Amino acid sequence: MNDVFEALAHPIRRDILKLLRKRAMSAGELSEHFSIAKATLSGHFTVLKNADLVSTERQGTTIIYRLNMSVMEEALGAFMALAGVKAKDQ
Amino acid sequence: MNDVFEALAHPIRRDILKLLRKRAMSAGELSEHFSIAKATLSGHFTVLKNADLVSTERQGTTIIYRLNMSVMEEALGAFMALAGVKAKDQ
DNA sequence: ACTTTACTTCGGTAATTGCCTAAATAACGA
DNA sequence: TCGTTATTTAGGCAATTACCGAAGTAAAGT
Repeated sequence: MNDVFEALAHPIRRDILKLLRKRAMSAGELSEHFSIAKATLSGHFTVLKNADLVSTERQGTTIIYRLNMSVMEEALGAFMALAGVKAKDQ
Repeated sequence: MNDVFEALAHPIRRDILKLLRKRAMSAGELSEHFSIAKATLSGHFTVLKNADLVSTERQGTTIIYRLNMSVMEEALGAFMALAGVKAKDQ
């Protein structure tokens, strides 16, 4: 869970998650939304992947990133516990 | 809001918040729960204060730290927005 | 005025982060 | 097999973070 909170600490990584919330996207497609080097962005992908917030699937030469909603919800639950708010379900 | 997410990125700072959720505490009282130097802990307090997650009140020589629930709830709302979950209220 | 208590700020160090460019890898099409 | 496209890994640098002990500050008691 610590990895998740660390992953959320960078605005670019939060923006990536926000984009993936709508639909899965390739690394290149995601990169169009940011003005940093692709290598740097790739590093952010790695952080998100290590936190298990996203998963990948290769399609030919492109790699599709997909939001891992279950982990996102787990993290939300952890945050709600931290805030002392009772979870709606489970 | 970025300051909030950054503040939440460190496990000790999350533990501090968890302790303050029960009741307000002095810096010294909080320090009993951690095995790091008070100077280091004081640095963590500063991070939490800058994120407006806690507020302080001096009582003689001691300084009382208090959880700022409204900011905590705002952060929770931001997180829910990120996860694409609809907020219960507001 | 001096000491004690509680806490923070300062100064330093080691480790990590975020960024870049360049090089490597992987899959595909000619 | 060679070149192209998509993406990651490697190498390097500057800035930041997390930590410590020591010094500084602030309030209170003596």
